[in-house]
Order: sequence, then structure tokens, then C-alpha cells
Amino acid sequence: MNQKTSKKTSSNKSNYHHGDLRSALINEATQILKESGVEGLSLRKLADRAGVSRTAPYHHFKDKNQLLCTIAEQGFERWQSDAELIFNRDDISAQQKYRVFFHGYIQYAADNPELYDLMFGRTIWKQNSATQALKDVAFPSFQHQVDMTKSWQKQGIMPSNENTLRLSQVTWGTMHGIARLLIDGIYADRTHIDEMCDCAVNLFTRQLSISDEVD
Amino acid sequence: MNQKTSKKTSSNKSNYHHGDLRSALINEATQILKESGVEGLSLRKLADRAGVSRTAPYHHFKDKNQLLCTIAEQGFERWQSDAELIFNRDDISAQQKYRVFFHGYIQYAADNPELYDLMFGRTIWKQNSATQALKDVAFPSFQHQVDMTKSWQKQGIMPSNENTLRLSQVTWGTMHGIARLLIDGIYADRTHIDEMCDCAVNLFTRQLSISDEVD
DNA sequence: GAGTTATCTTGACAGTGTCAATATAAGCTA
DNA sequence: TAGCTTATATTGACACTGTCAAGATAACTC
Repeated sequence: MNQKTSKKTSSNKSNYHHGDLRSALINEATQILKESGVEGLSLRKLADRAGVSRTAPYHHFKDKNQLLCTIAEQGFERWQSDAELIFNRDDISAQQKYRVFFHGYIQYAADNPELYDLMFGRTIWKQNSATQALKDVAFPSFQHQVDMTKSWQKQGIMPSNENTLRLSQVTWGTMHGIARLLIDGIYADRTHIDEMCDCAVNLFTRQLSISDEVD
Repeated sequence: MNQKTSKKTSSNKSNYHHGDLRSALINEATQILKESGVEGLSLRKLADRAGVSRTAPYHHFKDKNQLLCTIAEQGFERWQSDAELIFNRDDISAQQKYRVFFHGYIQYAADNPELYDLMFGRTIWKQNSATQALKDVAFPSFQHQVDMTKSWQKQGIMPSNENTLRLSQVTWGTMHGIARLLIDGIYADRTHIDEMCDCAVNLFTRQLSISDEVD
């Protein structure tokens, strides 16, 4: 399929109007992002790929930031549905669930490095440029992590003597840190991801049977 | 001091040659970085601030990346000397040293957010653009973390049943993750830094007196 | 069929990194 | 001191970037 001619069924009168430019832009942008990161995603290249002029995207997104936020939104939604699947499993113990969740988080980041960078990176958050729509998806996702931590503490999987908020910040921080070191190219070797995750989970959940029994 | 006139003692014949442009550029660039991050650091603005033409910096740095690597180098050197001070203390126990080290790491990141981002961020590492000089400072710094972990295990501060490399990756990952969440604007509230650090240190070093005694 | 609105276009501007060609002056050698 | 070499700085240019303003086109509404 080439861009200029087959917008609508090829013999159509005109393609001055694209028809479904907004979603075409999102798809194309997600693709470019995957290929070359935020740095490689320019609106002009994007417009070109979609077969429209440079400024056409501005009729669907206020600016580049708004487009990026929209893509990040989708990233959160996808991760959240992945996580749901894990939490809803009833074939494994709660402790195993935590382990799978941890692995799943890192795997999601490793599988979608550029998307993860967009979701949690400074491009959006540092300059405080998250749209309301993005916040509405992201904040509950953060909160969910806290809720789950509380539940893991209650179930005796995590130490109950630590403050829940601090504990969830630390455990999330660990996942985030490992993810970042991986996707930013500092841990080059990805074959040890699983071992790293296991090690972390061991540290957070070990020895509970000895000294941190549920009350 | 203003830029154009007081390059050399003010009544000097000419200022076609700056005299010490290289270090002037590094200083000015470090300042701009601190104020507005990598995104806000342009070579043209930098040259302007230093009172030279746009392309003058290219006689001292091959390109923008090389300048950034030089600044990152200094960041590693400064952190390393900070860390040395901690490790050389003999007024506190080894376990307390680890706690101070952890807090110190996060504090360094929080105090120099943009520098930390440059040192450990994707700008340099993701595109594999670190200069040899930078690698020569950074890699030993990473390795040092592993060596210290081994020593902490031997001293019974950290669990000795975990693989040293994995353990150091996880503990470093945790520090890095907390640092990143802070400097990228995701943990807005910095008043809880100390509590977070304490929580993490507790998790990594707790209960050793019970079940993980040194052999 | 006329008018409104959504969509898309070209033109323009200021900003970026970086190359090539040129100018200046400092340093070295004879 | 004169002349040559080399380090340093300059202007001009190019290809990019995000984004605004003004105008063209076509779809939707009455």
C-alpha cells in the first residue's frame, strides 16, 4: 500500500481529507517510537509517513506533547490489562503472584523500551506536561501499586512493620530502576533478567516465616 | 565580569582568541545544564554565553556529545570522591556505612538531578555514544559497587546466599530507581527521601542476626 | 443550494547541530 | 626580526526541528 493513492478505495475522487488521520497518526507514531525512540519521532516525518502535509497533525493534536501523552496513555492501559490478568489468576499462591507480577513488569519494559521510557520518563513528567487524560490513567496505576503492597503485607508476603507507602515506593523503585538500567543500555546483558528479578523478590519476601509472621 | 570585554585584563588589544575557552565552555555548560537540563543546553546558546561565535566550541569538542561526556565524567569523579569519604570513615559500623552510602547516593542525585540524568541517562548510554574517557571513569565506578557488595556479604551485612552480581544489580537498581523517580518528577515530595532510603536499607540488611549469620 | 465547520494546504519564522571556507593571531624556527 | 606552521575563531550555508497564520477544500447542516 502506498500512501498518496490508497487512502480510500483507490479509484476515489479525492484524498484531500484523509478520513481517519487521528488514529493513523497514533499508529504510525507508535511504530516510529518503537523503531527509533522519542528522539527519532518528529511530527514532520510522521506527517510524511501518513501521507499528509506537515501541519495536518495539528488539527488532531494541540502539539507534539499531546500526541506523546496519548501514546503513553495506551501504554498504561495495555500494562494495566496485562497486570489484571496476573492478579486474577487463581492457580498460583499470592507469593507466586508477586513473583510473576515482578517479572511481568520488567518484561513489559524490556519488550517496549521506548514506550516505557515515554510512560515513566522525564519527557512528559519532568516538564509537568502530562495531559489530564494521561494523569487519569497513570495515577490510579500508581495507586494500585500501593493498594497491592498493603494487601501483600496483610497476607504476610511482605514485612508488615514497614510503612506501606514507603515500602511500595521502594519496591516500585526497584522494578523501575532495573527496568531503566535495562532499557537505557546500562545493563547490556538481558539474559539475566529473570535471575535479577528472582533476587529482588527474594529480598523483599524472604524469611517471613521466621520473624515477620502475620499478626 | 562581563563576557566581551574582560576576557583578558580589560585594556588588552584583542579578544579574537578567548584564552581559555575549553574550560569556560565546560563551566558555562555545567551551569546551563543545572538550570535547564540537557534539553535546554544548546551549543549556540552556550557559545553566545561564552562570548564566542557559534562554531568556536567545535575546536575544543568534536560535537555536542563529546562535551556532554566530559561533563558526565566530572560528575562521576565528584561522586566517587564523595563515596570515598564515606567508605573511609572509621567512626561508624560497616552497616551504618551502607546506610550512609545509600542516603548519600540518593542525595547526590537529588542535589544534581540534571547531572545525574546525564551520567546515567539514555542521552549518552542508550545511543552508545560514551567516549572512552567517560567509560574509563564510569565502568570502575560500576565495578566498585559490585566489589563493595561482595564485601558487605562477607561482613554479614547482606545475605550471602544471593549471587553477588545479581545482588549488586538489584541494590544498585533500587538506588537508581528511587533516584530516577525523584529527579524525573514522579515522586514529587522530597521530604520523605530519608524514610524511603531507610526502608530500602532495612529490606536489604534486616534479619541477618536471625537467619543469615556470617559463617 | 447556501452557510458553517472540520480538515488539510502552503508559507513563514525561529531555533537546532554541524560542515566548509576563511580570517586572525600565537608560537616556533631560521 | 621575518616567515611558516598551527591553533583558534569567524561567517555562510544546509538540513533539520516545532509551530503559527492565512488560505483552500470538502464534508456536514439547514
